[in-house]
This record gives sequence, structure tokens and C-alpha cells, in this order.
Amino acid sequence: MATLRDLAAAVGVSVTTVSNVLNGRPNVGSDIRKRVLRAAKKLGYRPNLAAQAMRTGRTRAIGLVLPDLTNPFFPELAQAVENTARSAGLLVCLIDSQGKTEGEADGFSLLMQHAVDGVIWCPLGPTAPATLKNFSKPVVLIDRPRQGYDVVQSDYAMGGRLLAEYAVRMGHTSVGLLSGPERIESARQRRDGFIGARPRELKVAWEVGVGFDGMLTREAVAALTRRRSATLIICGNDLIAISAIRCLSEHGIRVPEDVSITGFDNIRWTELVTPRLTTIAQPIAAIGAKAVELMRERMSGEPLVSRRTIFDVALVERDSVRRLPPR
Amino acid sequence: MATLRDLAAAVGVSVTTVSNVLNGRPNVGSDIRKRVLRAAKKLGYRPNLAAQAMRTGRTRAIGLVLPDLTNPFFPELAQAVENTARSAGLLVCLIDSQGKTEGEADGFSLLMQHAVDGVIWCPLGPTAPATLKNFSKPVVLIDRPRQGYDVVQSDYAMGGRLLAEYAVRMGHTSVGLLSGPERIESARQRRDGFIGARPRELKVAWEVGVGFDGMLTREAVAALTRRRSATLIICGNDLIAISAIRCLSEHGIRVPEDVSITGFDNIRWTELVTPRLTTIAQPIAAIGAKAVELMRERMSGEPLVSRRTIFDVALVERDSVRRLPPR
DNA sequence: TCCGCCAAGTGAAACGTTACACTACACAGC
DNA sequence: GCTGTGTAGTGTAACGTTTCACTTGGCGGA
Repeated sequence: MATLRDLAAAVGVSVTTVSNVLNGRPNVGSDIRKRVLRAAKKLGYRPNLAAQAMRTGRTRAIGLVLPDLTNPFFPELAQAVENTARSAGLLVCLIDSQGKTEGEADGFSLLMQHAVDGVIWCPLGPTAPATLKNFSKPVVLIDRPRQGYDVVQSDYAMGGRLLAEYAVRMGHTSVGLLSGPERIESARQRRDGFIGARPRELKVAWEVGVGFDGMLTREAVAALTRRRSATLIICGNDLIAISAIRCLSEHGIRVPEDVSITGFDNIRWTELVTPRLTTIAQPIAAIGAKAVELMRERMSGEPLVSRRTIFDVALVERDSVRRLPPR
Repeated sequence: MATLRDLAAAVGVSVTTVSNVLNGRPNVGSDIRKRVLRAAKKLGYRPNLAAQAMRTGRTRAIGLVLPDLTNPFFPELAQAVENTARSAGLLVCLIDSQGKTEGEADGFSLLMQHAVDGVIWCPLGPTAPATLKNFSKPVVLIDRPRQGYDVVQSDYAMGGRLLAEYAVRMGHTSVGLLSGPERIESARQRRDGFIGARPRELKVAWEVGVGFDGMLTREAVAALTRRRSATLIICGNDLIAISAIRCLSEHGIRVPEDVSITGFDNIRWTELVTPRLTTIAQPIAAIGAKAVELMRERMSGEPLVSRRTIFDVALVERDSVRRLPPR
């Protein structure tokens, strides 16, 4: 691989001058500038990132720390993050903690050792790994806000409102809640958004919390199959909703004929399952792209106040909710 | 961050000695060794990877180049790769080409610039990016073999055999094929495995090729809905199968009552859709782990012949295939 | 006693960049 | 003719590691 020194020798100038040209610094005559650029192209010069990193402390790589690629929300996100990062010349280093806090901690320490320039992070729970304390690079949060950090997420209160309105519009008066985990901020926001926006006449017959991974607890199965008064089940995300449909169908309960269901996220699978899932769409790709954008601003030393970017969500009506006849 | 020099000063030995201790080299007395280790722990020393990379040319990072995270096969794979890599102290740098060859090329050049120690790659098509020519680090292929490279994949011939046997066992005599893309080696292997293993009395009524992403072409939809003689549809992967089920159900054709369907891969969704999908299971996580293992062997300069690791597959019988009454 | 050998440890030069302090020269202003 | 200023370009010291060649002292063998 050609080095700065090679270029310098080829053109007949000093290494410093070559470096100055390549970094667009002033005080280089235009002919020399041209000759250096030509030589660089001809010799196929690519800066040695390791050397650069060592000198400057910047690596042009960012970390992406996710809880679980098995939940289809995250691959979609990762894809968006990787693609927009790459078009900005940034490499994305992936950590999948598989839902384990120590995985998250390991991941962060690996990323720190590699001196990534920043981390885009969807936190597992409320407690941050200890190693994060002495991580001086920018961190942008996805989906789950936390004091003192930039975050980009969707307007979950709006999602809750949309769901509540829709429920009454479709004639439902009693719902069951299959919420996401209590300890996850965004799960609470979804739940509270709905609870708060719901008019008095819309009752919550029961509520049980499950993981975002869609694994149904015994309690959840019981709630689903006991056939209490709820005619509509509001799920914390699409994965939960789809698992619930599956569970119901195994117990001979039909959706939406016997009970209606909604999801949240609008992952691709909502269109592929039967019945197609009515859900709240969040702009996953836009969220990923925005996170990279915020990251880049931070990396170039932008504003020091923490910012939150909130995207609108929308109701996507499909086949999993039945309109109830007026009584 | 503490450096070797700091440690040397703290212990009162030379930098070289500290380096020797940390790299487990001989010719260091056991007391000095202990004192260095103690100091390293106390000062929280972590080697500066950039400096190390610059000296040695190794980065302790590997690339993972995938076609499309949106296909659930790949997140599962990525998760396995990342986790086993991390437990070997390797960082995984992700590239998602989104099915575009130029994305693949960009990705490789980014990885090369970052001097990753190797790449685990699931190639998009038969042609490799030009930049790959002068990539001197090890490459191990996943799922799609190619002359001169290590590869790890499943035994697709076996899968085809299993499918063929199963089809006749269930009384089917005429099948339709919704194969994966012709240009992808592993798609051909699946198809050819089935075609080759099938007994004479099992007819192929029709065949159409579609993308592994499950997007059904007009031609595919026509084949599915025209209700020709086929009683069983063999799909190139689960995503295609699930899309097909969806498409059929939109046209009022029931699975498995009217027509049966099989998938391939055994992604998690096969259990969540209705009907649950009968499919061929491949050990996705094991494939990912094995790829990392091969990579590590190559990185430490192991055998120079290219090796292929083939995993057995298994039939997973669920609800999407109907047993036909004997005529 | 001397030689040679081995283990334990050291010094310094690289790796490819960047950044600082410097020189050389031209030209304007007085 | 001198000083001051600005432009174009150079030399060199870092950054933190690894590695090669080297020194030192102790000890066994003849």
C-alpha cells in the first residue's frame, strides 16, 4: 500500500505538503496540489486508518448496540443505520447483547477498546453498564430515552391516542393489554399513551406484561384464553401481537371474529401473517438515518445540549380488528 | 488511558519488558511478571488497538457482509457470528448491501480501508467486487460456495431428498416449484437436490424463480393461483413460502386444505404464521459459529487448502402440508 | 581460571500519520 | 534600503506498540 512518503517521493515534495493537500489544508500552490492528487490516484493511495487513528484518536467507525436482532424491528433499524453511516464513510460495528446486560457491558468495552467515534444504542434496561461512565465519545439513543442523552424515537403518546380513538371508533368498550416490559421506557410510553388517551367508556379488562421478544408467559396465555370481557387486545409490539394470534388460534379462538388484536411497529411481517395485522407504523428507516445524522453532528463537536427527535406515527388499518355492531 | 510507558514507570522496568509480559513472551522473571500484571490491573491498562494495528497490521476486527438483513435468515446468522466473534475478542463490522452489488463493493472497500483481519461473506451473486482481488486477508463464505474459498453451508442435497421423500410419503404426485434466484448457487443446490432425488412418479407441474426476499412476481402469482395440477408447492425458502401462503389466502385458496406448501430454513416465523410452516431446518446459529471458527484458524495462518463444512438438515413437520388420501 | 551459554532485561528504531515550529522568499509600505 | 507581513513549503517530534539487536550477570564445565 502506498504511503504518504511514497507520494512525497513521487512528486518530489515533503510529506507534510502531501498531507496538507490530502486534508485540504491551505498554503499549497495549485500546481503542486494537482500533481499530488494525480500521484495519489495513480498509486491508489488510501490513508492508513490505523496510523490516522493513532495520531488523531478518531477511527471513522461507530458502534451499534442492540438488544436482539431476532426482533424484526432491529434488523430494519440496523440496515438503515449501516447504510446511512456507510454513505458518510463510517463503518458500523455491531453488538447484539441477546437481551443480556453483561453482553451489553462486554460489547461496550470491546467498542471502547477499538476506540469507535461514537455509539448508537438501544438500551436493554434502565441501568447502564459501568464501563459507560468513562466513555467520552458521543452516544445517541434509539427508541428509549434516558437523562442526558440524545435520543430519537417515535411519538408513542400519539400512537396510544390513535389506538384509543380507533378502538372506540370500531365500537370496542373493553380491551386487554399485552404490554411490553415495565422496565423499558418506551414500553411504558406506549402503554401510558394509550391509557391516558382513552375515554372513560373504554375499559381495561386486564393487563399483563411480556417481553418484546414475543415469548408469552403462562400468565399471558391464561389472560388470552380465559375469554374475559375484552373484545380487543392491544399489544406492545407486532411480535407480541403475532405470537398472541398464534396462541389464540391454537386454542380455537379466531381473530378477528372472536377477538380483535392490534400491534405496534409495522414490521414487514404484519402484512404476511393471517389475518394481516392492524398496527401503528413507525418510520424505522428514518429513525436509523436520523440517529446517524445526530451522531455525525456530535462527532464534529456540535451543540452540547441533549436533543430528542420525535417522529410521528400512523395507524395502519388491516384485518385484525373487527368492527363491533352498536348495541 | 494508561500506556505501556506508564506501566513501565510504575513498575520500574523497561517498556519492552512490560510488552513481553503482556504478550506472554518468555525471558521475564516471575516476580517482575507478577508486578507488571498487578500494575496493569490497577491502572486499568487496555492496549491501544490503533497503535497495535499500526505495528502489526492486525485489527482484531472482522467484516460481515450480508445481502439483506430484512430476510430473517440473516439476523439470526449475524447474531451468532457477532456473539461467537465477541467471545473470541473480535469486533464484527457489518455491511448490508441491500441486494445491490455496488453496495457490496463499497462495503468491501470500507472494510479494506479499516484493515479488518478477515471477512465473513454471503455473496450476492456470482461476480465478486473487483476490489476483492487485492484483499489479502482470509475470506470465509456462508451458504454460497465459490471456487477457492472456505465455505460453510447446509446439505441442500439432503434437504431436497428429505422433501422429495416427504412429498411422496404424504401422497403427493405433482408439485409446483417456487425456487430462489437462478444466479444464487445455494438456490440452485436446493432446487437440484429436490429435482434429482425425486422418484419418477412425482411430477413437477410448474416452476418459477423468485427472489429470496419473498417478493412474488406477477408470474409467480399467476402460477400460484391458476390452480394447475400441483397439490404441493416447494418453496426456495421460508420467506417465499410465507408470502405464497399470504398470496393464496388472498385468492381464497386455503393452505393446506386446497394446496400444501413447504419452506426452507426454519426461521422463527415458521412457528408464528398460520398454518405453521413445514420446512427444512438448517442450524443457522451453528453455521455462524463455525464460520467464525474457520476465520480464526485462517487468521492464525492455518491450512491453505479451501475447506467446506456441510451441516446436516432436518425435516420439521408442521401444519402446512396435507396428507392426500390414496387414490 | 576462563570460556561459553543461557536467562533476564534494555534501548532504540520502526509503523504512517499529523501538527508544530520553522525557513525562504516575494512584495508592499515607508 | 529597511521592516513587516503573508504565502509556500520543510523538518521533525510525537502517538503507543512491537521487535530486533544488544548488554549484563550468573553458572556449569573443562
